[in-house]
Amino acid sequence: MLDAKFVRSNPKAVAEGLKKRSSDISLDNFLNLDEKRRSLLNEVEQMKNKRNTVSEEIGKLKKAGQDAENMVLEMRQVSQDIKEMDEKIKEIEANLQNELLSIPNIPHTSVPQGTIEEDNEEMRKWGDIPNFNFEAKPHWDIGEALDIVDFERGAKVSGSRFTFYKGLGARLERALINFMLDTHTRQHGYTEIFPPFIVNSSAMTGTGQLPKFAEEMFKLEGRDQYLIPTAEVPVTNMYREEVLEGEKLPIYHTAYSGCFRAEAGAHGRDTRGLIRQHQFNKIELVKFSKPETSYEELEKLTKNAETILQKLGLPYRVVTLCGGDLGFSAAKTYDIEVWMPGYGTYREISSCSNFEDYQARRANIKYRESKSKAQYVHTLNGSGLAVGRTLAAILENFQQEDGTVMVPEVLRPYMGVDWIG
RNA sequence: GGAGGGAUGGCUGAGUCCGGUUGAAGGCGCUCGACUCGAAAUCGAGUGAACGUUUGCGCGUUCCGUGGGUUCGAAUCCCACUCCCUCCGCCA
Repeated sequence: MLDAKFVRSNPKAVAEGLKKRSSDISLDNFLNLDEKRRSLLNEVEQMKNKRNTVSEEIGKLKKAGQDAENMVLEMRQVSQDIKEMDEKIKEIEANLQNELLSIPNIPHTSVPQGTIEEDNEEMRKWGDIPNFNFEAKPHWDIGEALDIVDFERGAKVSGSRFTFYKGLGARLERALINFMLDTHTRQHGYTEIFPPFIVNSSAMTGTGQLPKFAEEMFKLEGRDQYLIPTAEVPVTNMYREEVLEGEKLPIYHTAYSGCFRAEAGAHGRDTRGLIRQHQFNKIELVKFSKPETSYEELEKLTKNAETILQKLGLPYRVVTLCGGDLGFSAAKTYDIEVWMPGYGTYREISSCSNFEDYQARRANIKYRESKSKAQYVHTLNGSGLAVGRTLAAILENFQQEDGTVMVPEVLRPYMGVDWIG
């Protein structure tokens, strides 16, 4: 969330940021409520001041054995008035908070102008797009033919967008998880975290999923708990309500987790294959950094994710999301898109974002430099990578005419085989 | 699931029975100063956050797990909830 004081004193800058996002949110309501809150606050604080001083006086009088009945009667009324006023303010503050939580982050100046995916700016490409002398098949056909994924039984047992992985398919999924975690921990300096897959609503609010995107998540019935849509939520919220020591920054965490998404509003999109599932595996990269280095950290984090694709030999490109395509909490995002021969296009496989202090303010994560006052950290995260989509990309990019699939060299120690099929 | 104990500032830990300068003793840590060639030890001073207000110094309000209640006044009394610990039962 944005700083209320900043919004109050820079409404123009905020409005411009919203415009860059093509957001239709208006600040008027916020500004009005804010004004109202401050004037009421002023009033009630004066009343409280009076109550405090007079109550102290009453205490003294009573101790001295004197009568204070008049004052008591007067304060009884004052207290009553304060109570009513407090209730009013509380209501306004709740609305104000809601308003503030619904305002998205302001895009960084380097974020390209634009409203749709096509306005994203391509930064770089890596790898050669495979040139098949046969017609490339989509991964679901390859996987089903090899009997390593089973969509039908997934649907029978759980519902649409659930899949069984089987045999070498299951092993490949597990190999990818281990390979990614090993690379990030051993070569990129991340500390491995194994987080809870269920979090409470405060955590969801901290990273920005709530209150706006409640319908995107699976909620546990009768409980204030949700299945996580990404490890970003538990790992970022690990340090919620904490003040970190400045010299511990930057903190690098990587985490495997299952991810659960309701995919409301995605009916008909990517109905086949592994691209859009209600449950999928992901390796997440999360960083906590000082404000002055967070954009360097974003570059490094994105490179760390790219390294996985390079080691696997999967062609990809990196794009900077335009204002209109930017996620709610992000100030800047690079998407990494892997080449999918079955689709004949690049598909998102990682999203690397700097949230600046937007999540930190919501989650109240600060750091303190030796002497100075505590201030908000910057949080960053990115997929490193989405495992199911990586598996799909491997099937499509390394498919052979005879229907077999070559196992990328770096995965062979994990797989124990060179070929699938 | 049953029985009991607990939650206070960066940490530790009093205060809670008997409500009144207690934002909260003492200790540790930290910062500044003195001493010292320097350091340790010692001594002195200081040391929370949020919000509001103010050009600034400052001032005010709120905060003792969370939310309500009683009262002129609550860390202290009452109610509900959450989390943690110990023992028993059950269980991967």
